[in-house]
Amino acid sequence: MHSMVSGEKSERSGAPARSGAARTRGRPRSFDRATALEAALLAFWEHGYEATSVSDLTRVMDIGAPSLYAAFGDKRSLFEEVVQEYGARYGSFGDRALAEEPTARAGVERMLREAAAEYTAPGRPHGCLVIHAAANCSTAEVEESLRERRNANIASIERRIGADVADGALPPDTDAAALARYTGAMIQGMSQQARDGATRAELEALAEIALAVWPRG
Amino acid sequence: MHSMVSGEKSERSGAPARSGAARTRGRPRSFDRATALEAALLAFWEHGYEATSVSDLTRVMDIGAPSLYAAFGDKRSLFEEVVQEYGARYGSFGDRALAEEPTARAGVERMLREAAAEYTAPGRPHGCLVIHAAANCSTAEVEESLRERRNANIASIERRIGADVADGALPPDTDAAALARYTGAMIQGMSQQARDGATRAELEALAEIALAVWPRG
DNA sequence: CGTATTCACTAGTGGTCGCTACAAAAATGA
DNA sequence: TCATTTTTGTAGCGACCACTAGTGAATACG
Repeated sequence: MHSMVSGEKSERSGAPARSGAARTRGRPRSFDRATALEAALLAFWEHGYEATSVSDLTRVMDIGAPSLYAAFGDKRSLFEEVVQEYGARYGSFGDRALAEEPTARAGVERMLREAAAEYTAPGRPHGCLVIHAAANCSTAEVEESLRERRNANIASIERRIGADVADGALPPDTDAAALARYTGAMIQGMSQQARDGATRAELEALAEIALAVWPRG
Repeated sequence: MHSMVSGEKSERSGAPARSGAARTRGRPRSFDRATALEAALLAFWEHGYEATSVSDLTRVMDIGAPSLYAAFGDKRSLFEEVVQEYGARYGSFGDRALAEEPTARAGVERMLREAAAEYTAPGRPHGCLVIHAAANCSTAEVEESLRERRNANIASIERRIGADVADGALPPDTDAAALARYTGAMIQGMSQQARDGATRAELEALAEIALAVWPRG
């Protein structure tokens, strides 16, 4: 769905991409695309979509503007690719927790505990890019795109809870939608807290309290 | 603390400001300052500090740029005054709940219920200005100013809880700081949810769940 | 070698940003 | 009436925004 975006050359079949070896015609790219993308990711993560200017991006990615546009398309395409990359590299702990733990309750517990660690991890921006990077964004499509991701996350929590209700692991009168929204709001609140200076230990204490609402322990 | 800001003439003692009557020398102002401030408040509330341009402001306030600068100082001063006004007109329900209810638990319960209503009230932006309007803000002072307000709110929740612990209304082993941070995160999550489309009923259901963590009912 | 192809760099484009100089307009005080 | 004071609208300031035309450099192909 996201491959073949403007500016990215098609990787021809055969001839696997050797890192240092040149494969295509023309002058080879002088920078590592993945490294530049990671730098853009950190910038967008820390400052958000609008507050990160193309000039900021070319500085942290250490490339010229024409190189940026040739390799990633315009600012919005670059941001979309950054969001994709963020989801794969940093934002997947929640889905993994829900998928790998035996119950919804255990999945949410792990999700909240890992959020406390992830959102305060040293050496990178605090909080969640998906929650913050398109806040107050005048480009409506960008704001809407992250909003959909957030709501999709809550929907997947709700499905996981619903599955436990269906097979009896949770009481039949459980309000899966409300419990999922509660959990999502908790995650979002934790991300905001992390941005506002809360430590990992403080977020863990908060998560501990949040888990007390679940039926059964 | 915020009076006598640049651009605002000092109200001389005596001669109370009659609304229509002119009192000072010079050409009288052709717009109502409070009305213009309210328009700016709504714009900042909806779009945030950076995404609301001075051009946007002059349009919704229905005044020219020089009038804006003469009456309110620069964009940052106007925003600070808007935040002050927001706190007085829309953001005071939490403090009131904590002050007027007999226990911390009752105060927080009322705070969360009222947040569900306030953050989804029809005819005005959803969510909380203090939580969202300076997200991803490249003017560090503005971002920091709202951050301090958020953390001050949590601190006042903590003090209210601590008071109940001190006089025995809550168990002595209650972690007031964690419970306050939990409550603050809940409020912030609810505000984000309101921005993402949650209804008042959905937020009330969420608040109901959040209240289940409190010792005693 | 020459040619085709792709990239990098310089130097901009038009547009919007926050903000203001300037002079006409509208009030008061003498 | 005339001078003073303050607000108003026009018009535009320099700075930054996202973005790109155009030229030369660096590679592969033939």
